[in-house]
Amino acid sequence: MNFDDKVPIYYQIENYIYHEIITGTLKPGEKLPSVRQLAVDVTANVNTVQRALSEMIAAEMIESKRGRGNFVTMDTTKIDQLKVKLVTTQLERVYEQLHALNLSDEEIVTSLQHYIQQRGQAK
Amino acid sequence: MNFDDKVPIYYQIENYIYHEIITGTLKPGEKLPSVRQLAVDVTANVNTVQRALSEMIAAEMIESKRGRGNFVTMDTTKIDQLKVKLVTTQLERVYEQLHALNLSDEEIVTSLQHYIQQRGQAK
Amino acid sequence: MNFDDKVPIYYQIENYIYHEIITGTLKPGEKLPSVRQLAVDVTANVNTVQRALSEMIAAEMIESKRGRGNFVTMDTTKIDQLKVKLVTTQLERVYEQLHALNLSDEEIVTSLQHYIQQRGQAK
Amino acid sequence: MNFDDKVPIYYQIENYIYHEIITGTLKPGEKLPSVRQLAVDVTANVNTVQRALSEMIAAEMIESKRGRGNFVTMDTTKIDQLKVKLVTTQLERVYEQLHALNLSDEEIVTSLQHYIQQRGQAK
DNA sequence: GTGGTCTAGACCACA
DNA sequence: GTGGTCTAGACCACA
Repeated sequence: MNFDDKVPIYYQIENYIYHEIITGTLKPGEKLPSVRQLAVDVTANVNTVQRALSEMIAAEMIESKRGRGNFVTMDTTKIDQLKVKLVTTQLERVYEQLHALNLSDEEIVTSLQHYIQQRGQAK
Repeated sequence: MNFDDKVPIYYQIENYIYHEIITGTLKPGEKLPSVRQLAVDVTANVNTVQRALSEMIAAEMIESKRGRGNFVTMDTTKIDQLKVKLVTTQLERVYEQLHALNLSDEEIVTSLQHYIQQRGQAK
Repeated sequence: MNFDDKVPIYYQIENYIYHEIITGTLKPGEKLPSVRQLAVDVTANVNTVQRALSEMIAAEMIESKRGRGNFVTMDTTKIDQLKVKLVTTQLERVYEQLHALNLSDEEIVTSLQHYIQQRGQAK
Repeated sequence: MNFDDKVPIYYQIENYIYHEIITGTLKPGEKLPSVRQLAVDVTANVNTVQRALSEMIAAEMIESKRGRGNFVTMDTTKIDQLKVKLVTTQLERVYEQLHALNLSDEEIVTSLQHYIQQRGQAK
């Protein structure tokens, strides 16, 4: 994992795991790698990983079972809601930023289309 | 100004001023408000504002004239490049994030369109 | 059994068994279920149950007979003392906590009465 | 502060500060002692204090202002709700425990009254 | 000075 | 082995 350095690492780890849950790399009910393994995977400290997990446990996206490990929630509704929330957050962000740069609604959409097109050709 | 608290404040101030330059609220060659005034405007500490300015000066978007204040660059090409850069950064960001959430190129565009539509109705 | 997760599980198991002894579910001199059975009953690990038993044996509330199992003490005085101790501990706890929240002696009693009343109606 | 050793220290610190808020030792809007000072006061590590505060911030009972300190919420409704919640939790706890020891509703109340009476005489 | 984040390392509870 | 808590110490962002 590459760290951004502008936002806290625990926050990035959180997002990283949320992505894995949403994309199904981590399935509902599946056991997460151990805290120590995750720390190695993302090259961060165990405590930092622990902090990320704590927040996800508080949000009930992950369930912790003493001595056995951490597990992805079985509640697929929760997972769906999470996806919607993450997507909306992203869209809101671009929209507001580009709008603040004086792009009209249409320009925002077309600039995105151009970006994607350009990106496709770059391959 | 509302701070996000996950990213450094000086970074947010920087973005804020860049927006003003790009949208023309601050014109090429125009004098910026004093550091003290800016600090009041964005409700941050003078030191924090100073740090944001330093970075913009290093990027040559702002020119500091001793004893007279800070001025927006006269070089409009620089400003245009900045706009392109900011827009592209934003687009890249959403694209990658949504792509990582398994949305296809088409879904990314349509979800943005839906978002804008929905937002329009909310007014 | 539902675990609280803020206090050690062995400690909760201990309390649970003490309750059974005091309420007479487990009679003086009666044989306890096997450690393995208890572990299943309270959905905990055998080691954890064993630890709870060890403390109760040390407190002489339970007697361990090699190869035959664990037995509730025959000493009914001990059991009575235990009950008094548990009750007093509980009362002490609420009293001190509510007192620390600035409730007067009267308020503590009336708030308890209200609580019980309310609970009765909830049925 | 005396630690109980059965529940996490950060949890006890949390309760301790909540008590101070409810009893008015810490007034709405008032600045808390610095994290470092609190650590000395309760003889715990800065990180442990920080963890307690994090939970209270998440619960919006405390507001953190960068570089300036932590402040008790101005929202007195929140404080009132907290008090009710803490009191109810305590009452629920004794009630259930004593009930589990086969005390009737009446016995629970009278045993509390006796306890208080006895305590008064002990002075 | 004040809070926020991170690390390394230790020790405990539980399976 | 696995998670949870705690400490000491360091460094950064902000006022």
